[in-house]
Amino acid sequence: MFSQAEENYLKAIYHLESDSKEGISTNAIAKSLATKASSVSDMIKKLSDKEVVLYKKYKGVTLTELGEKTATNIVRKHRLWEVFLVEKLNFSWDEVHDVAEQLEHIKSQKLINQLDALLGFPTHDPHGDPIPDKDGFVNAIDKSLLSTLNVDEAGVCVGVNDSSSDFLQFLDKKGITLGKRIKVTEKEDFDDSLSILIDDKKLSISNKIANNLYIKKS
Amino acid sequence: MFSQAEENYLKAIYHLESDSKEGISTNAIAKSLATKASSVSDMIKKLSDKEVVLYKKYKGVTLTELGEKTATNIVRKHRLWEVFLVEKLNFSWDEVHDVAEQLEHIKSQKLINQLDALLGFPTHDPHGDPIPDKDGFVNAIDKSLLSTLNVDEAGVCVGVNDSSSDFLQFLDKKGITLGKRIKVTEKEDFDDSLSILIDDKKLSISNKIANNLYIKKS
DNA sequence: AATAAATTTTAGACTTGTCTAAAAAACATT
DNA sequence: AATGTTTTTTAGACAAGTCTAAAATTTATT
Ligand SMILES: [Mn+2]
Ligand SMILES: [Mn+2]
Ligand SMILES: [Mn+2]
Ligand SMILES: [Mn+2]
Repeated sequence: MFSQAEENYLKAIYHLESDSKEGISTNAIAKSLATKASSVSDMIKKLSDKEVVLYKKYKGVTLTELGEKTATNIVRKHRLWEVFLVEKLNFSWDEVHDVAEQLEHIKSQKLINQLDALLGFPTHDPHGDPIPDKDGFVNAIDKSLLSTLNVDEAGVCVGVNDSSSDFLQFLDKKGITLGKRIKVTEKEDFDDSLSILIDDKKLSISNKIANNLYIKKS
Repeated sequence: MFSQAEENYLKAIYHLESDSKEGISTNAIAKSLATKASSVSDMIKKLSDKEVVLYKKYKGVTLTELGEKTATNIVRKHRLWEVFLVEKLNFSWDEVHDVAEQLEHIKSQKLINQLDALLGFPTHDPHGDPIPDKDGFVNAIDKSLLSTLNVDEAGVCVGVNDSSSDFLQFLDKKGITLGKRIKVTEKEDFDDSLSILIDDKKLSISNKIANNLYIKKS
């Protein structure tokens, strides 16, 4: 059994591993958990003793198989709860994160499996992220950042790279939601901003936005 | 904001106050939380500093208005989650307690109000205990322990005094569930055991059982 | 290769919540 | 009222998790 703090570290390492390939640095973990590098060093030793991470001093950490399984399960819980909040309790996609951050630590296998069933075994959370199944299998779909599309390419909006309230509310305001079809009509070399077509309306999109929106090309 | 430990103490004191009238003793709290009297003494000081309990050394403790409001809200959350687990996730009444014990500490006002709505604003939890409303109002119904009924008196089973798995499973086995009509047909002076009629079947009930079943006379 | 800069680890301290053992106070009994 | 018993509080210790400051190590730059 892992403490809430330990679970949060495992989850952070899991997410960092998914976009880096190398051993995860103490500093990267500290940044992602808004804590200090010294605290991370301490915790890493405990996690290493518990055999959920591999650790060599100064060399960063990687999850063991057990660590990855544990982290995947926390992510599964987080995302299922997010679906629950949106589908059953009328939360909007920008309100769910902090609550799911708490709910993901509730310990009950039956609870999470029944919740999964209640929700109809969803495959993706409200932000388009895949929900690992009971056995930890993740069905990642093939998606591209909007910023990588060329002029005249198009696709469906399937996810966000940044789940902050600010960004999500901005998308709401612009009418950009998951499932919407987006076509790139112009690309500005100067600042990498885009002109896109959505709902037959023309929108101007900064590079920062385009770097945080996932599109499934079609 | 209160820590999980603080919330558990407040809830324990709240429940102890509901059947005692006097200041709650350190020992009583220790027993109900399965901890040591010295730990309770320590925590009581912290709660007193936070003005949720009134405390005079050696004289026991009582909740302040703020303490009672806080405790009531935790109880509300606990019981709403229990209803959720039974109604939406197919838990049985003897499985919900430990999970609700965790869920009651999740912090989100919106979550609990929306959950209340999803469940149709239930007034009682799966064990027959009343659910405080948003403003902390508790609608206690008038109920009596089965052991206090006289021969030939009857009523409907509306609650349990002991929510342990063992007791609830025993009731299931005997076919005793909330809503069932029970009539006392005999009372044994020797051991205070009862003969009751339920679903037109005759059952023998020990005093210990009769002391943990609530009946609404009718 | 030597030095400077950045990263990581260690040392020591603090908070929360718990425990055991001992002291103090309250309660019971003669 | 004095004595013994029970309850409650205090004192001191410990584990988890965090922090700051300093030391060790690695990485970058001349
Ligand atoms: Mn978390
Ligand atoms: Mn999400
Ligand atoms: Mn609890
Ligand atoms: Mn209950």
